Amino acid sequence: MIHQLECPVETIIHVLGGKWKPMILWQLIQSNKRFNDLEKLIPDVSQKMLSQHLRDLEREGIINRTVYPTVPPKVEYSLSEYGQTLIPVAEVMCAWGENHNKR
Amino acid sequence: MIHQLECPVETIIHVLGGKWKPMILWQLIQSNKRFNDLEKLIPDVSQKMLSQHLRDLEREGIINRTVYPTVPPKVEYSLSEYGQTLIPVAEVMCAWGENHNKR
DNA sequence: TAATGAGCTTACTTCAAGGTAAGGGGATGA
DNA sequence: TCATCCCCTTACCTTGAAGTAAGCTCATTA
Repeated sequence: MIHQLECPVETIIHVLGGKWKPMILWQLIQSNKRFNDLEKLIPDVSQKMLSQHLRDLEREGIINRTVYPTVPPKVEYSLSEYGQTLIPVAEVMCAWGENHNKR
Repeated sequence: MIHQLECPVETIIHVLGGKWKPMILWQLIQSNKRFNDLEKLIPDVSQKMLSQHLRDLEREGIINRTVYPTVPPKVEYSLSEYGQTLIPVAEVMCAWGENHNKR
């Protein structure tokens, strides 16, 4: 429902608004991924931006970061339970975006 | 459906991603508005950004711009028929954003 | 005569997002 | 002993989005 002056549409745009965040999210919706995996799957992202965006998404509670104290260290990122609630929203946004791109 | 490498989530974020665009859209969903109305309803927006974002939204086909050749000129902005398709999407985004803000 | 009002546009400045490149920690393999 | 691997972090620079302020058009009003 849209009923405030500060429309919460801005909230979700802020949460997903980084240059690589939709892509990261999409990858993690498919399956859990390690840092290195994401680097390969998103070829143009820099390490800096990848880790920064991952930290942002973690801070928002959307993804989980699991560190396995192996050597060399292994860090796995996954969609949190809360992050799952984004999936239907992302699908609606995607559907509109897809249609829009056809015009 | 999420099924491309270039996720169209980015599209809608791009379309709505200007600082004032969600707010402008929200106002035009309520009712048609003139430039001056929007300036008053969105107190912190500058004229430059308002006209720029309005032009962006018009170029995307989301809003209509109607000029009445009176003196002084009157320009009315309204949601286009295509823009109406954004309403349900915006509502879903809003609902998620609202819930997210509670955390 | 000058000011007003609506709806902009233009020139200049500021600031944050993002890019580039280098380094670091710490156990392991050669 | 040196390099390697993974997952970052830091310092520095570039770019583009947004803010500020001024001006413009043209008929009406004071």
